[in-house]
Amino acid sequence: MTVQTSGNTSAAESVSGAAKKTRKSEKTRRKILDAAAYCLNHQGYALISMQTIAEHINIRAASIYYYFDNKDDLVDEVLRIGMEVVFDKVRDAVESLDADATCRERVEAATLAHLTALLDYGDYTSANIRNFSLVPMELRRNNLAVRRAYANFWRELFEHGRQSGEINADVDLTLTRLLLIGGINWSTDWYNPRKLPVEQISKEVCRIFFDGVAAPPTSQDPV
Amino acid sequence: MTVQTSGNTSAAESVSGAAKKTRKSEKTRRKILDAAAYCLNHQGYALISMQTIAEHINIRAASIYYYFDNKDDLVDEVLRIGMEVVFDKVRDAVESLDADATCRERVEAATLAHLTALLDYGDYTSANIRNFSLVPMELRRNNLAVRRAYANFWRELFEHGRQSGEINADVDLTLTRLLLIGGINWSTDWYNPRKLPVEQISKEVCRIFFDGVAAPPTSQDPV
DNA sequence: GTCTATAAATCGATAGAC
DNA sequence: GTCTATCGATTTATAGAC
Repeated sequence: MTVQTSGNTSAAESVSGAAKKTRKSEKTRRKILDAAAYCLNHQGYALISMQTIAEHINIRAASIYYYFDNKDDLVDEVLRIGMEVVFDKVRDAVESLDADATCRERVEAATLAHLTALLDYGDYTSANIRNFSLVPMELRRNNLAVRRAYANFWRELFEHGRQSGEINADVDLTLTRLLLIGGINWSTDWYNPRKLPVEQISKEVCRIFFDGVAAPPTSQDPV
Repeated sequence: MTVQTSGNTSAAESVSGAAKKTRKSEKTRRKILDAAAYCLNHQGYALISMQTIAEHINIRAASIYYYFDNKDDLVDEVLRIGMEVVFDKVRDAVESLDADATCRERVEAATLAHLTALLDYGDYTSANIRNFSLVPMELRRNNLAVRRAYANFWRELFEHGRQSGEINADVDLTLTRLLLIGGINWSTDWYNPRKLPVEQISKEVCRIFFDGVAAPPTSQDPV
C-alpha cells in the first residue's frame, strides 16, 4: 500500500527473475491464470467464458484483455503451465534420489510425484490432461513439445531399467509407459484421498506393474 | 433410384424390433446421432453446435429439433450408446468363453473387446470417455447407472480370480481395475493400428498386469 | 489498470411455410 | 419431415472514459 503500488515495478518473477517483489500486474495475471485453470478443469474448454473467469476473481471480463490477447492465449498458457509443473516435480523427485537407486525406486518416485502434481497441485495439471484432446488443434500443437519431452523422460526411466536387467527383456516398454501414465492420469476421475493416500497408491501401482497381480505358484516343485 | 426411395419405410431397428425395414425417420435420427458423436469426439461438448452437427449430414440445424427436444438430450443419448456398446461387446466376449476359462483368459477377452469397441467402434465410445467428466452434472448423472454396472462387471471378473486363487490375495483389486481400464481408455490418444493390432495389445496388457514387468531372478538360489 | 458500453458473431431454440 | 426466418441470450473482443 506504500511503496510498490505503481512506480518502480520491474521485472517478472517467473523467468530470469531480477527483482524480488511481484508487481501488481503480475499478481493479477497469475490470479487470472488460476481462475482460468479452475474453470478449465471443472467446466472444460469452450464451456468456460471470459466472464465466468473474471467473476471468480471479481474483475470484469474486459480487464482480462489487458493481460492476454485472447481466450486461446490464456488457455494456452494454462495448459503449458499444467504440463511443465508435472514435468518439474517428477524430474526433481527422480533426480533427488541416490545415484544407485533402482529403476523401480525411480518409477515409484516418478509415479508419486506425477500423482501428487495431478491431485494435490490442482487445476493446471488436471486442466491440461482433461482438456488436451478436446482443445483446438493449434493449442494442442503448442503443448506437444513439453509433452514429448516428458514422455521421453519416462521412456528413459524404463529403458534404464531394461539395460540394468531389472525389467524383463521382452516386455513392451512403450506400452508399459503409456499404460502406467494413462492409468494414473485417469485417477482424477476416481481418486479419493480419504480412502488411500498418494504414497500408498503409487507404491501399489508400482507393485502391480512390476510384480503383476498373478498369484505365485502355491507349492514349489518338489525338487 | 427405383424402389426404396420413400414409400414403405417402417418400424425401428434398435429395440424390440418389429418390422424389418428402417423408417426414414429412424435413419435420419441415427445419422444425427452419428454426426453428434463424431463432433463430440473431435471437438468436445459445448464446442459443438447444432449447426455443425447438421452440416455434417447436410440438413439444417432446426431439423434436429424434430428428433430431439434439445441439445442435451442428443448428447445424453450419444453418451448412453457409447457406454452401452462397450458393455455389450465386453459381456458378450466374456460370456462366449468356456465356463472353465481362467480369470486371465476372461480379463484378456474383456480387454480385447473393450479395446476393439473403443478403437474400431468409434465415436460414441470415445465421445463418452473423453467428455464424461466435462459434461454438465445432469448428463453425468444419467450416465452413471450404466457406468456403475460396467464397473461391477469388471470387479466381479477380478474377484472371481481372487477366489480361485489365480490373483494374489493382497493386491488391491479396485486399483488394478481402475488402472487397467484407465490405461486402455487412454489408448485413443496414442493407439496406432499399423504398429500393433488390438489382439497383441490386449495380450501384452494382460501380461504386464498379471506377470509384471520385473525380470525374474536371473539365477535360482543354490538350494 | 480497471471500468462501462457496445459491436459483431454465434448459439440454442421456436414459429410457421411448404 | 425439412425448410427459412428470426428471437433472445450469450460470447469474444474492442473503444474509450476514468
